[in-house]
Amino acid sequence: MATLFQHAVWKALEKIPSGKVTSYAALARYLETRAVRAVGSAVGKNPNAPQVPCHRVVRGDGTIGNYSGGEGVATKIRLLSQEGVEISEGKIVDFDTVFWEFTP
DNA sequence: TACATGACTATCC
DNA sequence: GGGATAGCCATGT
Repeated sequence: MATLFQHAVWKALEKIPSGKVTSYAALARYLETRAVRAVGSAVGKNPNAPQVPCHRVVRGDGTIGNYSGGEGVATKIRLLSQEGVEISEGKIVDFDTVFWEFTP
């Protein structure tokens, strides 16, 4: 059973536009919490994978982080690549440019 | 109820 | 600059 916290995370993910990425820290800040690890757990347990763009969430330093499903991180990289987010050596290229910051 | 774990981040060496 | 350590909150056992 998904908790309210998880629903809040998934709902926030849907706000991320195609071709952009965000970080767990930014997500946590938008949700007004410091539980970045809990956010990561919630995203990983997201039951609406195609509906929720969980692949658009990366680590704060621009690295991919982790992913569950398909071929794992490889799938995440491929999906981002298809949306116009270039990846190199497991890291986001021009991270500052493609980074999406949540806006109230 | 209490303990251990995790799709993380910040700090220290 | 890179690797290791500590801190963090929510979840699951």
